[in-house]
Amino acid sequence: MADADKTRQALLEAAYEEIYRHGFQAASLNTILERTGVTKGALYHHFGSKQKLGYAVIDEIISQKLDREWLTPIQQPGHPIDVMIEVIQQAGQQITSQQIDQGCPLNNLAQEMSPIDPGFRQRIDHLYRKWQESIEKKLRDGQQGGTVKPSINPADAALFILASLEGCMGIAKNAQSIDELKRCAQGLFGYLDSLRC
Amino acid sequence: MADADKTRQALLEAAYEEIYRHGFQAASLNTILERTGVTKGALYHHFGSKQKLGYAVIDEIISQKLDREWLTPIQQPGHPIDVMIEVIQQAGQQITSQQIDQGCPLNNLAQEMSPIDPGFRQRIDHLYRKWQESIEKKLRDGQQGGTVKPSINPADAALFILASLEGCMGIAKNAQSIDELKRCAQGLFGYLDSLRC
DNA sequence: ATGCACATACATACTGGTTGGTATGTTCAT
DNA sequence: ATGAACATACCAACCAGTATGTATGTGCAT
Repeated sequence: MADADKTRQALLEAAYEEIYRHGFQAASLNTILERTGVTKGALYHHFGSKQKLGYAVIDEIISQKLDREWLTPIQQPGHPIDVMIEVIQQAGQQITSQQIDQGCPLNNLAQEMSPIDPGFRQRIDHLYRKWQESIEKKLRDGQQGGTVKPSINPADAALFILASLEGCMGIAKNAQSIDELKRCAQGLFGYLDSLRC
Repeated sequence: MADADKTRQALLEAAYEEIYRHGFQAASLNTILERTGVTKGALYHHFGSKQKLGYAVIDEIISQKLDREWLTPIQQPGHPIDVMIEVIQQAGQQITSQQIDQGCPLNNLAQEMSPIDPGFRQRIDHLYRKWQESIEKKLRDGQQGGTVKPSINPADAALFILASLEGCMGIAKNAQSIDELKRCAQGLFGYLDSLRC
């Protein structure tokens, strides 16, 4: 059934948009149905509850976005620090002024849902862990290649890089300012430079 | 009317707790009324709407907490980098395992409300700006006293310090791990150390 | 090849509960 | 007696979820 898959996918994408805009709890199933033209019966056929729909959005939509926009680019060959700075700058240049004040989809869900729903928390944690490991791997490669300081702990550094990246996006989201995002990222670049050999 | 002020204050504090736990949109006025024993008439007498109640929570409760726990401690005399590390460590030690997965009240509201309510955004931005300026002032003092590198831009560095501080708390909130908070903070301390003369 | 059994993929209409907000009434101090 | 400080009762809107019905296949025995 190609139609069924199309319906499911349409629901997932509309749900992602609605959740990204309003958060999970304030996301309205009726709005998702209006946007897709799908009926409530179909939604509850494909996903058994609002919660499971939210889980699927993380597992399928956000997870793919993370792979495409961060994990894969980070693993490209080159000097680890240069590559990471490049990837972050690339992301910063592609960002629209509309996106800046909506922030990072993963972080939004993390801040809203992790204290109140273990299922969300675990799924988000899994993605954060993959993200961190991707950075960690790149740093470790750099240490072996002699381009990253051997004295640093790659796991700890990766954790801080990820945290401050999310922090920068969070601050810029509230300020609604791409300029503030770039100023903030300069601080992160300074830290990254300090990891060079 | 001492009673009226007491009622108002009780509402503010209960509202703060409820909002901290569930976010603003999911915060229930009825729950706040149950917890305080105040009636809906009284609430709508003191605050004209849920929105204005939220504004008052930022302006009065969260603003005070920020002053008490961060702005004032940062301004204490001493080596700027040492003082900041001390203040952050102090905050980290006082944190309970219950508080860690609730995160920073200000950041929670920022991520949830800034894209959808300009009134919230401006108020939160005002507090962030004060926070940043507090750090910036301390860095500038250090530059004049010869303990902080003159080459850095205090405003930019303060912005990044604030962002990565919020980032660390956000990551630790999702991981629900004080250990992860401390590992993450080590990265921030490394950055702070790099600002020394 | 045809007809019955069954499942998938929806569609429609409804329910019980909760929400923020309000209209109206009362108490009490000045 | 006038306004501040409530109290009570109510409302329309919205919410997630469900019960029921139906149309379209799909597998399989005959």
